[in-house]
Parts: sequence; C-alpha cells; structure tokens
Amino acid sequence: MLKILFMGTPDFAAESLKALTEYKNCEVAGVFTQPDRPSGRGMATVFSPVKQLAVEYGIPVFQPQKMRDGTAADIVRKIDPEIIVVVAFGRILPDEIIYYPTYGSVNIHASLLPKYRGSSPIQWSVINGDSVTGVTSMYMATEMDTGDMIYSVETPIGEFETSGELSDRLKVMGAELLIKTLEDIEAGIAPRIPQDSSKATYVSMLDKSLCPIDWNDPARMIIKKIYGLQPWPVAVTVMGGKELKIFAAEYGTNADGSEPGTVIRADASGIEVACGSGQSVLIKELQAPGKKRMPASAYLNGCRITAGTDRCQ
RNA sequence: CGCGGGGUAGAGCAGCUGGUAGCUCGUCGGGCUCAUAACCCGGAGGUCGUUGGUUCGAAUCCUUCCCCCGCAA
Repeated sequence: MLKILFMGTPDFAAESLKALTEYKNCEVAGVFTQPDRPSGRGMATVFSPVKQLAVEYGIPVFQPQKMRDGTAADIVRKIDPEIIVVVAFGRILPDEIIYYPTYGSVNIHASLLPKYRGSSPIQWSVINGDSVTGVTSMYMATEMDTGDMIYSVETPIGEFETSGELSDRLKVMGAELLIKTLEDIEAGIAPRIPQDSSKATYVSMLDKSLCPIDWNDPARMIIKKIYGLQPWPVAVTVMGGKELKIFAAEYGTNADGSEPGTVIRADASGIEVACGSGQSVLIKELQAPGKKRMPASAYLNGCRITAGTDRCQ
C-alpha cells in the first residue's frame, strides 16, 4: 500500500490521477496542482482538471504559490509520502522535495527520453514529423527530465494526427505505464536506466510566433506544423487580407511550379496553395476572425478567393 | 464588470447614412453534352437571435436577454 503524493495540473495529468484512484494498491494522500487562476471568457477562475478530479474523490488539494520558499516542503513532510508522482505539473521541484520520500519521486514524460526533454514534447514530436514517440517513466533528478529511466512505451504518430489527439492517446499510455512502474518499484524490480545525455534534445514551450505558415517550406513540413500546433496555438496564414487559422490540410496534387503561396485551386475540394519543393498543400478546414471553424469550401462561398490571383502570406 | 468580433434562406456571406431582403454554394425541376465536381434556364426555401422602444414605416437607430467566436490567462 504505497502512500502517494500526486502532482499535476492539466488533463494529461488527470488521467494518471484517475488511474491511481482505481489502483487498489496505493493511497493518494494528497494532490499538488497549480493555483486557480482566472481564465476563459469573462476571466472566471476555474479549477485545473487535476483539482476537479481530486475534489471529486475527496483527496486533499494543495496549491502552493512557490515550490522553493519552504511552505511546499512543509506540506510534503506533513503528508509524509512514500513516493511522489509528478505528471505535467508545470513546476520545477527543489531537491528537498524530490528526494524526500523513501522511494524518491517519479515522473511520467511524454516522449522517448532522452529525446525531447522540456515542456512541449508531444507537440514537437508532431511538428518535427517524427514517425514514433511514446511515454517514459523515470526517477526525478535535480535537473529537469534528466533522471534515470524506468520504462518507456512507443506509439506511432499518424500522418494527420493532431497534437491534441496524440496527447489523448499518450495520457492513457502514461497512466498505464505509471501503474506498472509503481508496481515494480514496490516489488523492488524496477530498473534504473541512466539517460545518454549526449543524445538529449530539448524543446521549449510553444508560442504564437510559430504559427505563421512559411509557404516556402515543403508540403510535409507545413502539414506537420498544421497538425502539430493543434489544439493550440494553431497555424495561421494571411489570405485575402484576413488571418486564417488552418485546422486541416492534405497533400496537393498539381503544384505545377507556381510561386510558393499562390492559390492554384479554390473549389469544393478545398483551397490548394503552392509551397516549397514544387509541391502544394490542400487546405480543407479553416477559421476566419470572429467565425467558427468551417470547411474551406464553405468559406469560399462567402468570400472571393480566386485561383491564380490570390496569394497566402 | 478584463478586451474585441459575430448572430440575415440547408451552408458561407452582402445589405446596416431606415421604405418588408440579395450573392455564392447546395437543393428540386428542365435543357445541353460521349461525359462530368462543367455549362444554360427555371423553382422552392428567410416572422433578418430575443425583448421593449423611436418612426408613417427598421434587418438597418436605441434598449433587455440568450448563444457563438478570437485575444488574454
């Protein structure tokens, strides 16, 4: 019966917490999650998905503003967990917390470490066009995402899979991996596999500067960017004087050497735009300012985009 | 009261310096064609989100509420 302190914030983490509550061989003695902040339209304060779940299960919730001023460590000592489980918490923990429990702290990371250490591994695995990714469980160490690995599982990335969809799959895999990891740690048979830091890569948080599509890029790079930047912050391009968010696209068929950015077709099948490497991309779904997302064909009904003359920037 | 955009035929939009509504697509019928997601002709389909008001008269001006979307977090 492991006494666990869980730390996590978003939906991805809530899935693991849910698995823990269903795992009979442990007790979740407390949950750390980020402080409630106003968000959404109207700036109403909303609980994090992890907090919502914890409240539902009657698990004590702690939301320290800072992790390093001692108050968080005090709470940890008070709870006195045998192990700390961290999943997408969004905070860097001090050593006095990481190494406090008997079994230390374990983390579920959404990549095949040592690749993609850092904060947005799922999105970058899609944007970079990787064919496989996965989740890794590891013992936490002082430096973020550098601890000894325990287990990892792989999964292929669909050619047109969004980061959001991939995340939904990985969170389930992560939750299952977490349970297996905890079982084996308690049984004393969990491995410790040091990371080969020479192969490590780091990824940063996404921001909107990544959103504009560079039509000089080859088709696959553009396609992968479109799906990798969903559900947030979403790839954009300027067409007909409006900034359009692009939600779905396929590979085009007839680039015929047009200048990158040129609209070479606009009909019921979508909007085909020439890009780099003599290729083209067929935009299928988009969203104009103040509007809902809609099929490209529907958008064409209400605006004048004509093949040959209009361009994307 | 965090900021802003929008709710008009099945879909996407225009009209919004007031006079009962138009475009593109779809749909239905007919025609043309070897043929077609093409083209031509014709038809159906809207109490213009909701409430109250101003006016001889409002989609168009003011007001109430509802819903959608973006930013911001």
